[in-house]
Amino acid sequence: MNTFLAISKALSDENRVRALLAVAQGELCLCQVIELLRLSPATVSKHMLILQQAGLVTRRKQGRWHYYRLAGEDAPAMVREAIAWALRHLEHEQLAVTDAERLCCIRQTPIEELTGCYRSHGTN
Amino acid sequence: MNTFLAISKALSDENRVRALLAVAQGELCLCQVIELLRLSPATVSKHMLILQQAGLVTRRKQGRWHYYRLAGEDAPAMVREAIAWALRHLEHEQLAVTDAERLCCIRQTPIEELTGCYRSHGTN
DNA sequence: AGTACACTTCGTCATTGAGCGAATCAACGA
DNA sequence: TCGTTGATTCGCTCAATGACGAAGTGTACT
Repeated sequence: MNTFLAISKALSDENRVRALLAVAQGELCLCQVIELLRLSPATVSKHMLILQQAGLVTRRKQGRWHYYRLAGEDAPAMVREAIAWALRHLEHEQLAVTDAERLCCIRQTPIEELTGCYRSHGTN
Repeated sequence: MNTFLAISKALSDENRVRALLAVAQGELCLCQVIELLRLSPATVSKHMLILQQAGLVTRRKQGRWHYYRLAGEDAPAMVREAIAWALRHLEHEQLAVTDAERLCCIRQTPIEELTGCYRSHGTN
């Protein structure tokens, strides 16, 4: 039951769902998610932790960067089905589509140009 | 997205999930759910409203009683899949099993004996 | 009409959760 | 070893949520 509730809670916040959909497109480091959601690093870090504790995403550290990716086929059925459910019904949503477009740009931007989010938080 | 979030939020509270599982066993009137959860009528009423607004249950009024039942096959796919997901992974949970047992007793109890919950709230 | 009853709504309180800035941690480079 | 930098944790504020009792709504029965 606790696992179930953790998954439901994780999926009950719009920004977390956006992050999940983003990560579903491929591995992302935190600063890329920050750039996508335009929230503070502290907030995004917290959101990713909640997704992680629900088992929906996994984290990989590489040097200074923390990469997040969608939980894979080795995840429990409950998790895989929740992800499938979310993707199936949300990936064509307006917000998800525009996020996906922005993600393409973000992915093409050299990471060094994204890191400005830690100083001015205005991501321009 | 809003529908999705409404469903996720509805499923992110333990008492609401218990109510959903209970209603999945068959139609129940509010006082039966109150008896099951042992919460105040006001609280249970609110929970059922949230489940209803998420589309997970429907309500039928018959005289003084309000009967709740699980959303049927005519519900949107997103709703049906969420219900299926919850049932599949929770119906064998310890809490769900003991609730199901208690539900059998509650169903066999004449409704008049349940209605005491509106006065003393102690459900003995 | 009037009472009893099933339920909902209102007002309140305590807890949880999202958000931020500041401080801290951890890894790389000079 | 020191500064830089990506990310996390801490401390705080504010809004949302769950819980309750009390008051209100609507339906039956007499």
